Amino acid sequence: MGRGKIVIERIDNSTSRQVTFSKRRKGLIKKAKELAILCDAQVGLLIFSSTGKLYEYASTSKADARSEFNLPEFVGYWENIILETKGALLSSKMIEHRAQLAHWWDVPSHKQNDEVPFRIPIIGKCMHRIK
Amino acid sequence: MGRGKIVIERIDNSTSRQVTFSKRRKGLIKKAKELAILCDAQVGLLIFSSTGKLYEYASTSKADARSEFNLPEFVGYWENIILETKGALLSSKMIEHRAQLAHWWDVPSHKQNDEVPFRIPIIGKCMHRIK
DNA sequence: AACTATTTATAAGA
DNA sequence: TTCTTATAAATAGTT
Repeated sequence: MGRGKIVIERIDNSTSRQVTFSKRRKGLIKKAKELAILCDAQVGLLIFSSTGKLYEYASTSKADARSEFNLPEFVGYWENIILETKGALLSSKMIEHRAQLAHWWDVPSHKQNDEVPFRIPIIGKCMHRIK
Repeated sequence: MGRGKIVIERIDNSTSRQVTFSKRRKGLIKKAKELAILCDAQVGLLIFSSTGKLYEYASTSKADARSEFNLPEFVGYWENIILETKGALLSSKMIEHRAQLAHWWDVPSHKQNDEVPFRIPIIGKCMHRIK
């Protein structure tokens, strides 16, 4: 979809790779949102850049089906599973390890609880801390 | 991208919604794969249809950086977090509850451990079991 | 960061 | 439902 056709393989040039990442990440998240809305689906998307930055999207949960079906027990159970799944998707071990990772590089303490974006330390940057 | 322009809002007609879901789900997964390959990113994608069927994609983990950086401890730690994140994404509470849910409708026992696709019971189908 | 020539995705129709 | 095709949308290469 551009001036030329491309082959799907790792882009060697670091600058082009970053530009393409930025463009396509935006496009992918847009399409995830569209699918969720158009088709009443639930979509969760996690993208880690090669430098370890996390981008994510999760559609909101669907309308409460409780009143329509009058099945409080089962529907409640079903909804909880959806919510727990979404929770697992959003939080994941990444967030769980935030505090632990923060100590490897300098994250201002007031930023350690921000959820998005979450930057994993670039390996090279951490080398001197391990030596 | 078609014969006419559309507005992004829930498609009312059930048949068109299903057709669109099928087309766009395929397109979204294709683009997720392309992003992962082109940009050396890690991508996880979970899609639940409105009928509760799960589709998923997760890029494979990147090449082992251990030898390149010679940082066994830190890289090992970092990789484990990636793996745990991916595990959380792939398995999630959905899979965890598979056996428990299976008892609400008829899942042949030899199919209860299949990972994909995983079908959540349609609420209507389960009503008589609760009564 | 914008632009635009092309490719790609897909809405509607068969 | 599967295939076709006109058109909208995404984006590769350029400025």
